Order: sequence, then structure tokens, then C-alpha cells
Amino acid sequence: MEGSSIYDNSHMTNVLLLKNETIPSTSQLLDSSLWLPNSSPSFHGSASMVNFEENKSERPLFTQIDTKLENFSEEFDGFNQPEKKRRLLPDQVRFLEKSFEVDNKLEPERKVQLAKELGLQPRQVAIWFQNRRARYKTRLLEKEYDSLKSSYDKLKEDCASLFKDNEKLKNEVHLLNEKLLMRKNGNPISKPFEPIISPLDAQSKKPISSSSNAAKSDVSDPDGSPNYTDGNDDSSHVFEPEASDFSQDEDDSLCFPKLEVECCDDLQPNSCNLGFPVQDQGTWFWQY
DNA sequence: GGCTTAAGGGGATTTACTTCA
DNA sequence: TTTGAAGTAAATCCCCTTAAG
Repeated sequence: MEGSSIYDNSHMTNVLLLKNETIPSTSQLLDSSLWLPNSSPSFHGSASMVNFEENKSERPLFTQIDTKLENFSEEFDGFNQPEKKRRLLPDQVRFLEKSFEVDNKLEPERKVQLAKELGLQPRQVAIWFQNRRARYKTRLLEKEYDSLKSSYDKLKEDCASLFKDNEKLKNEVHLLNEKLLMRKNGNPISKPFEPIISPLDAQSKKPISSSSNAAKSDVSDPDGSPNYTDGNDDSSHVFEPEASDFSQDEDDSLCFPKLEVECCDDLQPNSCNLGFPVQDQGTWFWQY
């Protein structure tokens, strides 16, 4: 069979043993035959990319190439068929994956040794690592996108909720202000005050914050009497309206983006940033 | 037909080596 | 003879693309 002929050599022995053995651990990989003990440190190229017959005499850079590597490359001359693309065997992929876990960058010596172990050309190993890095990066980006999207959705939810709360509070302030003016003008309140409650408010009648609770309790009191405690009319300073208090009312349409910006400056742990600094979230999964 | 993946090719960068003033 | 800058070639990377399985 044509396909089996490629791997039908002694170099596959170690690789095929993986079928019946457990995948070597990281340390085993590092300590085992993945590394060339006698390889020359001055080796800078791969057999598949360099024509050694031409270059050896001209460039001293390539004068110390391992002769075993040359023999190994020559073994492919007889049956290497570049026109046919073949998938790597599962065992080969498994071995490469393990090696990738150790280090996703490929040193020349390691490339040659891996090629030897797997019965592949060094160039094939290099290409596999390149493609593998690309796949890794793609998956990483997908993960990061999902994370950012969920954060964005949560932020959007929170901002919408805050916007509603803001509208509700403004409504309450407005009603209280009206009530206060009536008191100042000497017009007694003839009937219990009926605050205008939006459908949204009707759905959620729970307190928003401590400060809003104070205002809410004042308005939503069933008997309509304000909780000014001692009945001192001079307590009106509590709700003394100032022009600055309603500055946001003038540009309600700008309220949303304004909220968005400001809420990032003082985020609470339970808010949309999940308690992490904003600048840190973008790099959660980026360890590439 | 769509998906995965081996492989090709181009551009950028790094590194080792050579040449020359 | 030594030295540093400039030039060159090879290797490798990433990115995009193609095509086989």
C-alpha cells in the first residue's frame, strides 16, 4: 500500500510504540530521545530547506551537519511524492501534540529529532507547528471573544437597569418637589399623594440603594404624609432643589452614554466588571 | 458542500557571515 | 591587524490562501 510505505521504516518504531504505551510526560519528552545528544550547536538549517551539496563547500555555516540527518533525508527521495498530500497518522499527531504542549516553538534540533522519531521530513514538522500555532491562536481568540461578549452583555444589562433606576428616581424627585411646593404655598394636601409609577416600577418595587430608599419611603407612604419626622417645616432644605440637581434632565438623551463612562470609573465588585479591573479582562486568556 | 488540515507563498524579522573602509 | 558598519543570505515567523481528504 502506498500510504504505509512512507512510514514503513525503522524511524517509526518509537512512534508506533505509542499505540501500546502511555503518552510520555513532559519531563520524559525532554529527557528522552526528542533531543539530539550529539547534535552540533552550530546547526542552523534543516535538510528539507537547504541544498547541502551546493552550500557545504561555500558556507561554513553548514559544514557540521549531522550525517545521520543527510542519510535520513535521502531515504525520502525514493518515495516522497509532493503532489500527494497525506494526513498525518493519529500517532504522529498525538506525538506532535505532546511536543507542542512542551513548547509551541520549534528549535532546529528539536525539529530534526521529531522528524526522525515520526518518520517525517523536518519541513513537515515545522509546517505542522506553524499550523498548530495558528489553530491555537484562533481558538484563543474565539475564547476571548466569548468572554468579552458575555462581559459586554452583562454591562449592557446593568446599564439598562441603572438607566431605569435613574428614571425612577428622577420621577420621585419631581413628585416630591411638587409636594414641597404645595406645602410652601399653604395648600394642604387633600388626599393621599398618588405618585406616578411607571409600569417598570410596578414590576420591581424593591429598594435600589440606601439613598433611594429614603426618598422612596417618603413618597410611597400610604397615608401620603411625608416622613419628615418632627413635622418641622424647615426640613424643606432636605429637598431643596438646585439647578445643578437636575442638570441631567436637560439632556436625557445623553444620560446613557454618560452613565456608561462614569460607571467605569467607580465600579463596584458586583457590577458588570465582575470585580476585576477593566484593563485586566482583555488579557485573561491571552497567554500566547 | 462544508470542514479540517497539510502545504505553498509572500512579507517581515532575526541571525550569522562576508566585505570593505 | 583590528574594528565597526553595511550588505547578504538563510532560517523562521506569521498571515493568507489553496487544495486534498
